[in-house]
Amino acid sequence: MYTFSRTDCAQQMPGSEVDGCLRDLFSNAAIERVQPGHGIFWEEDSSEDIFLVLEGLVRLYRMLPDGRRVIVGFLFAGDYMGLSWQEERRHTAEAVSQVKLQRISKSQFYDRVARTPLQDRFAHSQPRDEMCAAQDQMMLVLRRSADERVAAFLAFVADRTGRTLDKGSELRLAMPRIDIADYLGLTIETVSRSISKLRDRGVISLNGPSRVRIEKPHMLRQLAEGDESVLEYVMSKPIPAAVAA
Amino acid sequence: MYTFSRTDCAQQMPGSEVDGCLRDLFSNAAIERVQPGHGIFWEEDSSEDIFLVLEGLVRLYRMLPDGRRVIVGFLFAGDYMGLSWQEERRHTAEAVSQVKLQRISKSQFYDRVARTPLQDRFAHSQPRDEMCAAQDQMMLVLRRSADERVAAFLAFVADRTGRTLDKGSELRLAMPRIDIADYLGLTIETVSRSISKLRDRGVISLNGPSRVRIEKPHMLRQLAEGDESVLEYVMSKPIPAAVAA
DNA sequence: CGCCTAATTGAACTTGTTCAAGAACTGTGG
DNA sequence: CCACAGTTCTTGAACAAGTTCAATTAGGCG
Repeated sequence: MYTFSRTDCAQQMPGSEVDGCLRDLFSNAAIERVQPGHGIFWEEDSSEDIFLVLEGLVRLYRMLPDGRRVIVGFLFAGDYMGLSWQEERRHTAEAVSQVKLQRISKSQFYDRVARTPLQDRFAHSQPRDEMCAAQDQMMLVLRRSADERVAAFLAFVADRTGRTLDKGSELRLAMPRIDIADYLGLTIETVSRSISKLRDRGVISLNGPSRVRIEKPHMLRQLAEGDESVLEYVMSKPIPAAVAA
Repeated sequence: MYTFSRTDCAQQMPGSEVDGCLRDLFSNAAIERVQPGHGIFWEEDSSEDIFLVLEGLVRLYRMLPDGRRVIVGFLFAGDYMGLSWQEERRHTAEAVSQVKLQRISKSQFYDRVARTPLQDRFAHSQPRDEMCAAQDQMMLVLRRSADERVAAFLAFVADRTGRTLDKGSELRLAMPRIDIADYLGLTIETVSRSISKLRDRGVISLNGPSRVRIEKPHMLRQLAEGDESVLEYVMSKPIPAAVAA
């Protein structure tokens, strides 16, 4: 399956050696709270802080000159941001839900990281992971139908929030449809239609717009991977009579 | 203007300090020749070499499970590849035109780079540049019309081959239409139509399919940047009578 | 000059967008 | 606890952009 971008952020396996060391760097940083919709930093911001998201969801986006917005990534609890920036920010970060985070300055960060046993591993593996993730998103968005993208997005959210793709798994889509749309390069209407279709075909069930329950994990996975045969069989044409009856 | 990806490759300003030092690393490497259409390395290849393209054009691509191809980048003369890979190759590299290149092993590379004054700068700035470029391509492909993408592609080729976007500049599109299509997420027919439209509107002129002459650099630039007003004015509707007559 | 491939063009079709209602959810106050 | 208001989400219908399929034309190269 193609994973989505962790652009300019990084999720370390919780409890891993790397994660532990990184967390230590933030140990004495104050915990900040950011309300939904409020900004954390902005494009062209010159600040150089590095953040650790403790709770909530953050969206990273850029604006095109004509006002269109492109969401380049989401940050979930446990994600870092700011590790691979240049002098200027490349995007704006905003809280989607209520967010708790910690921040340290870049210089502080490098001072401290130099004293950990992870220096090399960290400095080199991090940007690579991001690179790969960004390419994966590109692949995904470039050549996939709306239905495939939405399916892959659900699988992505499951992965990032620690859910397995099993029957009965419950996901929470903490972001509104417009954010999903701007992330997938679609409109809210199309995202909505694709989700409805997945529901109508019995692949998922919904409990309100943001609570998703996986009903046919295998099919969701195949859709997410771009298996065209399944796509056509499951997604196209009106609902089969047998199912509708 | 949004620049295109230099995914997993890097162009250093010719003659710059960095470029000079990097070139030195290859000074005693043999020069290899690769014929058009032949592979240089493949996805999942375990080799760890780093390449410098001396002449010609290389395409980097990945295949989706269903057989669709996505070109993630082109390498022009002076570009490096292999600097930010993991153990496994992420894509396949093929010569588009006749290519001359040099290679050194990764271990050799790191040994040598450690003795240059650029170590830090190189290790850190390189992956960042790639990251930004990949994001830029994402932005570009995600939310732009076929005409905008093709215009941006022409600007990109001009930039990478050292041409300025001035009236009368001549570009050579060394890659076939199918490569442009797979890079932009379009079909060859759509690429062809967009190019024809640019010609019909007098923005460019063609001397055979691969020789492009810039006639209205300002308009091309505006299209490439996604200026919608120009797009509509220049690109939509049949050719204005005044021009057609 | 003539062949073979790549590029262009045309027409029907598909997919996603746009515009316009309508329904459902969330949060607040009675 | 329920009703109301504002928002978000869903759904429908017309439309537009790009794809697909099918010829046709143009280039490159022997």
